[in-house]
Amino acid sequence: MASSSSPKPSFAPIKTRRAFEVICEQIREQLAAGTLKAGDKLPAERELAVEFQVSRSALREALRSLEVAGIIRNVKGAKGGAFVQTAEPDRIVQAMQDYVHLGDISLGELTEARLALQDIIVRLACARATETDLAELEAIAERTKRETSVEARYACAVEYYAVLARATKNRIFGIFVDSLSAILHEFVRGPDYETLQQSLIESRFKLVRHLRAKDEEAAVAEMRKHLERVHRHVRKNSKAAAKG
Amino acid sequence: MASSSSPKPSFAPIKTRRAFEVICEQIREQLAAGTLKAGDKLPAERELAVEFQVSRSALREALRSLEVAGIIRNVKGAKGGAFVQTAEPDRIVQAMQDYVHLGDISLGELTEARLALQDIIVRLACARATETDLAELEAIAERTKRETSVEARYACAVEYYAVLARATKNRIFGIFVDSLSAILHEFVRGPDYETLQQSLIESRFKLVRHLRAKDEEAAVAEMRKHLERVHRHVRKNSKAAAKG
DNA sequence: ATTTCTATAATTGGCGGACCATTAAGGAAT
DNA sequence: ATTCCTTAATGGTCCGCCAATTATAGAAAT
Repeated sequence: MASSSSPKPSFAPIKTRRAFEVICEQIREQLAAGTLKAGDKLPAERELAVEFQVSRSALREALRSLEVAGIIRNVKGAKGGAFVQTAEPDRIVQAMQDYVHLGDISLGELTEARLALQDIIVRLACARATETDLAELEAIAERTKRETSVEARYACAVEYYAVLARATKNRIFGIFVDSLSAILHEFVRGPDYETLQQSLIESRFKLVRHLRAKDEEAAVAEMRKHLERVHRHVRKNSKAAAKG
Repeated sequence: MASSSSPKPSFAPIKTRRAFEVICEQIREQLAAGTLKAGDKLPAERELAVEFQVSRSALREALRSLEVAGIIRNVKGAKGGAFVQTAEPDRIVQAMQDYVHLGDISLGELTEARLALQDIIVRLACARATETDLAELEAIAERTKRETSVEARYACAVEYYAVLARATKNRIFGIFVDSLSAILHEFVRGPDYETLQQSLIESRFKLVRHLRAKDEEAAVAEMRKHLERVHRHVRKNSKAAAKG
């Protein structure tokens, strides 16, 4: 930003890249290029260390990084090794959770984003949900009724949202929803949550009926009403537990 | 699933958790609890190793994991150490990129999600963008005109989207947009991209005019038209380079 | 011949120590 | 006051070792 008139020194790129970074980079490249695919097994740590001409420690840090990033899985024992993982959105969720914990995101932003997101999802699901999807949603709602613990019912709710997102046939939305669910979970507390849960179940059935009837606007309205109740509760209870 | 009648064995929690995982967990806990805040400095590696009663290697793997997760930053030298980072969405973007590279997500899903997302963003920005935001958008569009290289103009486009997302006053959308931008960047290739870029600039000015006039529907329509042109190009060029 | 047990080898997980490179701070020389 | 050198702190890397775990092959029992 400063001194855009100066002739751009651009000395900078000294940047002593660390060994493990280079290794990660190379492996990621092979991944993007398709040389490495899910299920492939990387050579043993000691072999890789020789190949990359680094110590085993450095290589281990690289593997650890990739494991934490969800790219590989390190399995111990004979026939063990580093296996390229199939894609799982868990790490994205984790990253988002970390981001929120580092304190930049407010509850209001989370709920607003969720509301907007579910709008899209409901509309898409309305257009694309198969009968299988709808039946699954109903089954989950039914199961929620039978569950006894608060936690179990909450798990059902998360699953309901996940299945709904899957009904859009677009996995991106599933990732977003999972992330927001995981983060908002931390706020779901309070004594009156149990009674709220009960009254939310009916709303889930209503939503399925609207979806089956392909009544997009009614479905969206139902979802909004539903979420606004949940968020009102969340906001109230987080205010009580607020640190600020 | 099997034998739900049996009295819940619950032997399970053997699970030899690895040393570095336990360490990461504890530090993450302190982070969520607020005991650790951005800017704080963790003790030196050697001290921490003693405190956690693990070897320095194991501790280093934990720190490395946290660094890769974007939670801390390791700085070398005297007065160096592990510093808790301020929140940055880079890691989320990285995680999403990894997820896509692992092969689960199609281009169609990406573009559809982007389209839907920009719909929301434009609507929110229309309601909330300040004159400062709008001026910044115009400045970026102006700058795009003056840039000569394809890459530089693309960088301007990314920035334009980022500022637009910021105008919603909700950082969640910024993260989503950044992620999709980074991923879609890989597909932006082809000889006719340069001419496309030129014609896109006008669209950006139009969008700002609609936003300033608070004409939500016109703004959304402009953005859709804009993105659909881009995506048509991307799809055409990725088809040529498809591996399947 | 088949099953079961056992020993072995391969492999990652973890540990401890040593040395190097980089950085900041303070003191010495100018 | 400025510059240069020394020193200490710290992360980065490397090496060697042992422990834990698991597939596999071979031995033993049926």
